[in-house]
Amino acid sequence: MHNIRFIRKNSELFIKKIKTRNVDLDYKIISNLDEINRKLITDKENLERDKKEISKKKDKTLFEKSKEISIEIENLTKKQSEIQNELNKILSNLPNLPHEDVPIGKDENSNKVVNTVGSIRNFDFKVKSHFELGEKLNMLDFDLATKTTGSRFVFIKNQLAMLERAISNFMIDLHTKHNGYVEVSPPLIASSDSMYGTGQLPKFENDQFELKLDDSNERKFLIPTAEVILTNMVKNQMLSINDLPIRLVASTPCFRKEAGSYGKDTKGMIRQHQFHKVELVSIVTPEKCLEELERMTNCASMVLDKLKLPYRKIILSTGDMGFSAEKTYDLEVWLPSENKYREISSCSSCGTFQSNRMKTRYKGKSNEILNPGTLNGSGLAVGRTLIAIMENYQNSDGSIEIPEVLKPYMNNLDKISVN
RNA sequence: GGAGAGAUGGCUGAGCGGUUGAAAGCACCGGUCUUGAAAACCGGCAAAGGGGCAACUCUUUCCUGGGUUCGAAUCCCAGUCUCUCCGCCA
Repeated sequence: MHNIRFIRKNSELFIKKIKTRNVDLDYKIISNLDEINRKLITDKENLERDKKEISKKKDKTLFEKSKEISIEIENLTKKQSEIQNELNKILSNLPNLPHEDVPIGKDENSNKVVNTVGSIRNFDFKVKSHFELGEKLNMLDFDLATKTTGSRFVFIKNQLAMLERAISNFMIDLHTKHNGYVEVSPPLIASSDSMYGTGQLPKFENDQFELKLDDSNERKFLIPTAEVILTNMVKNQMLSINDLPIRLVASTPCFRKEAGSYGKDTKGMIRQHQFHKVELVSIVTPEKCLEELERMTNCASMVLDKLKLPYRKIILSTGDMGFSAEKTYDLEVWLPSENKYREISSCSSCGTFQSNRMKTRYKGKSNEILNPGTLNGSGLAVGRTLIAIMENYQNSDGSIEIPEVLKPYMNNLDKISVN
């Protein structure tokens, strides 16, 4: 959530920047609420001081007066917290401000390609989509998932299931052994304040799968990405500067409700309610954010390099970035059947936006209290990597070659073909 | 599911109705000493919010929410979480 004092002091900059995020902001409402709020706080505090003094004097003749003050304080407190809530509600629904070097634009059409890597293979036969390949192999079964669960789920079977596991293991090994991330196997369920901390709540409640655990009023959600649970590991915490940077990696299933509602990518496993993703999270000192974002994006693209999959790196425009991000790179992998690049990773710096919400702080060199920067990125989406491998490594007979680096993870299997 | 114990500053841990924002220790920061470091000694050190250009000042906060009281970390009620023992269980 944005700091109201920052907004007050930099109102022009704030208004200008928030506009680039497709937000229709009425600044007057905010400044009005802020002013009323502060007035109420001052009034309340004055009364509290009076009351305190009476209590210190222990003068019985003033006790009656003190009681009266208490009632007044109660009234003011109630009013003040109502105003505060109203203000917070507005503020907590405002997205992060974009970094200066983010292209300004309405939507994905303003995204900019940074670079393109790898060469697109020339097929001398008609390429099949991953779902055609998978169903022919009898290793992807969408109908079965519909029977047991519903639409937008899939069964992956046999060697393709092993390939999915191999992809995940390969990526985790790369990030832990080579890139300095610490592996975590986290809970897949997050509390509502964790969801608030990373920015899924309150605005994107409808995209989440909510669970009913018990009779308590506490709300729990299936994680839409491991970012939520990994980043919130430092929630409500005072870190030491010596703890930073923290780099974490986890391979988890992710659950998203929104996937079904768009009516796009209805075929195949591009957009599912449940998918595996290897997630990278970094907690760093705020001035290191952009540097860390480059590093993280390199860690993600390294996976594509090693898998020899053609891809491009793009920088998202202000209109296409996620709620909590200040700067985002997407990696898009080439999908032959669609004849275009599709998102396979998204790496974002969130600056201090999330640490503010999570109340994560650290003590700097001379004990000053600061918010750390948080970053998250997919390294990579496992399901989509599986798709990319199937399509880019397919043969004319419908078999699929195993990328060299994955063979050790596949019992040295060379090729997946019909049994 | 049954029976107990607990929740206090970055950490450990005292306090159990009135100068307690909170003893003590550790950690951290500054200094003295030292060729340098360690040790020792001296000093500093909670956060959030309001007002002020600032020095500074005020308010709140001892798990959360209610209650008692002129006054609550301290008493009462409800809730949450943690720990120990028993039962059950992957």
